[in-house]
Amino acid sequence: MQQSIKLSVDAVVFGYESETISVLLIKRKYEPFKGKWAIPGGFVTDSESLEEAVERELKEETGIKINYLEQLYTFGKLNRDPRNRVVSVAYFGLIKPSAFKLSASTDAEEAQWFTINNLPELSFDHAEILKLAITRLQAKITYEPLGFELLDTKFPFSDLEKLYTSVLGRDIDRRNFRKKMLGLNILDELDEKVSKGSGRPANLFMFNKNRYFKLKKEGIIFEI
Amino acid sequence: MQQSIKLSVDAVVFGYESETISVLLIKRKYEPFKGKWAIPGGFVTDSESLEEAVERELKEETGIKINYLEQLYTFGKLNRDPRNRVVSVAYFGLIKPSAFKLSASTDAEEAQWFTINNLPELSFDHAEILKLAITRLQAKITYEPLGFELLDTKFPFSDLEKLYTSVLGRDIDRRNFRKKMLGLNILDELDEKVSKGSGRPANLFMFNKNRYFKLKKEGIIFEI
DNA sequence: CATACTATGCGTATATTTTAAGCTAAAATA
DNA sequence: TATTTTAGCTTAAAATATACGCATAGTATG
Repeated sequence: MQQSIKLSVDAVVFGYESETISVLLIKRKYEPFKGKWAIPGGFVTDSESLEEAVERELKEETGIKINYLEQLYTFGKLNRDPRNRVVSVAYFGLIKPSAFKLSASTDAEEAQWFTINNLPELSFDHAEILKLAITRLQAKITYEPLGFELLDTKFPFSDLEKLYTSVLGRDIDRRNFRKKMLGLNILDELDEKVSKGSGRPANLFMFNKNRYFKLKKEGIIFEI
Repeated sequence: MQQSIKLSVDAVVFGYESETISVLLIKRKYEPFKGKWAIPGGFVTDSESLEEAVERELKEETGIKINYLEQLYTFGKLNRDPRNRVVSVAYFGLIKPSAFKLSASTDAEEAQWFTINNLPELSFDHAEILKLAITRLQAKITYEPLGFELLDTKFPFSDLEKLYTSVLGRDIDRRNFRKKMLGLNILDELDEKVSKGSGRPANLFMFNKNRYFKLKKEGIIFEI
């Protein structure tokens, strides 16, 4: 059999900062779509798994090392890529932007965070991929406490609340949300407080990693 | 770039008959795993989309034409296939076995339904793929009324109930289940009855296609 | 320094949904 | 006449979701 399909991976990486969700994009250094923005990614080599490929590409093009990564969808339409037939396995990742400094290299001229309400025009079918990823993010956050991957280690409860209102795009009742979240028993309250601006200083929380992952493994379990 | 990865598609097709869920498998005609059972599938040609490839392979190897098909997961480990590096996009399908006659050809020596509690040894990593598909089926049926794809056009309510107990592997309260299902307003009660064995003859139902797909589109749904 | 303001933290009441199960009766077969 | 399956009504307890009141502990302001 003669098959000349090329296989690539792409990664939609979301981060949360300044009360909005952002996506990590790169500016393409080469044709096609040279100078245009795109989701980080690239071809899979013969000797690496798909996951290894995504991680490598992310590292190369943006300098980032991710720890939450899951498969999103495989895109295989005929003319996705103007050069050849390219099938791409898209991944979905989450990180804390504050923990990394972006540094573009290899195929990327530049790497940058874009808030999801202010996106540039994208290369290939990357707009479609991103759209699917956003849908997944919104669906996921209603039944899994993704905060662990997106917030700082220590955070006031209001940060978690803001993350949810931001991702879901609607208000949630602060008191009931708090009740429900604390009821999951995956947050540890610390003996530290932060005060930003006026108002009563907030207690800091941390996710309890063990209980968090145990809950996830059991296949969660809450509805916001 | 030199890349020699081959791309294939595989389809896990479930059917429901005689009160159990079955999977459609083929007996491989050629090496590797000649004579062993496998999930239907094969290589994607340069000029077809992934969906077209799955449909073609299913048609060739089993004679079946499917109308419910969705992407399951892409498997990309290094040594899935003893010959070369092969990455496979797995699909998940549902059909009514009664509506088709199996007829193997091309790469398949034989096509056959296996109940999921009585599976043969499988080729490649197909056991893993199947396991994931079963998990998906069980998860899906609790929030989507898959009955439409699996049952005959007209069916007694007890068939729907048995489908659920069979897939979920546990009893469900008949009265509450009926209440919930009928409450979804996607079933049309017919003026026909069937009597099988003893007991009061059951009224027949049909899924109301319009309301069924409308409900699905709205992304509803329900919890069993 | 008193007072206003603001975000936080806790509690309570009510509404809705889910789960469980009792009961009756109809329509068939054994 | 007994048994079985379907059909449907009904109630009660338990769990969840929703709405909202109010005290608290800080900062900001006159």
